[in-house]
Amino acid sequence: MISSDGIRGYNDMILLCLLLEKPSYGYEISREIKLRTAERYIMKETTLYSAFTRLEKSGYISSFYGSETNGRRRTYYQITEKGKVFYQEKCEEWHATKEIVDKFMKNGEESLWKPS
Amino acid sequence: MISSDGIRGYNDMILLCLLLEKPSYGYEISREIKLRTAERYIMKETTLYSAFTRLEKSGYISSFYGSETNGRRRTYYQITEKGKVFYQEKCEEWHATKEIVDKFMKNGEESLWKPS
DNA sequence: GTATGTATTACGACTGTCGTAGTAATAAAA
DNA sequence: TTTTATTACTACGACAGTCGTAATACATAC
Repeated sequence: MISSDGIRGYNDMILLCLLLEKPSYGYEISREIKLRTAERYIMKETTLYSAFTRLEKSGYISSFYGSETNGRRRTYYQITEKGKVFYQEKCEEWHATKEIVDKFMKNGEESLWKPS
Repeated sequence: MISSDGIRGYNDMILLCLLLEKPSYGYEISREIKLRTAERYIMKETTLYSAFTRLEKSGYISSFYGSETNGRRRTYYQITEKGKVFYQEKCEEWHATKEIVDKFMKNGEESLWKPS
């Protein structure tokens, strides 16, 4: 289980990535992250929902209510065009971050596949 | 230039990595990071010095005063045994973080060198 | 004596995460 | 039919790390 301190700053990217596949809602996204990371990363609910609010305020996602109901009413979110651009930027930033942090890792595997 | 929001959580690792090579002080570390990342990452002075304070409080580094004086007096820091262990842990965490975040990157290069 | 480079400290603001708790709706079990 | 479990979300306050801005302090060169 990874502390979110390390992932902090990429939670947005994770959410947008999943919304890129299909519109979804908090609870499902939460389960999906758990699943895809084999429980190695669990995004806290408060973190997740506050990220949704923030992303919507910024215009990266938009919301609508779902009609299915196996419990409480769902708020679905879908990624906007602006959100797609933001996601791409975040991906590039992530790529750059990896290169930088790898420079400060001894016994680093970056030395094995150093591209240049 | 990378925003520290992405690196946040690994600033400690960066500092410890450099201190692993030799004892050093804020100003030098700052220049060294700039240099090694070709100015792509610049750790803000306030961030850096407050990280030093925090790391010392946690027992990961210890400080002493330098005698050389080409300006204001320097506070040198050196990594402790506890700090070395912490650095290793951070490296492992970084490794895990990369694997996780990569799963949420489309057009991801992780698909090129996926180890397993 | 003032500007420049070296080196550190102070302080308050902001943002994202987290713990804890509560609300709300449905279905299944007792 | 009350309880319990699962689904789904919200509220609130605390905390940590980063950042902007500014000040301080010492030394050297102009």
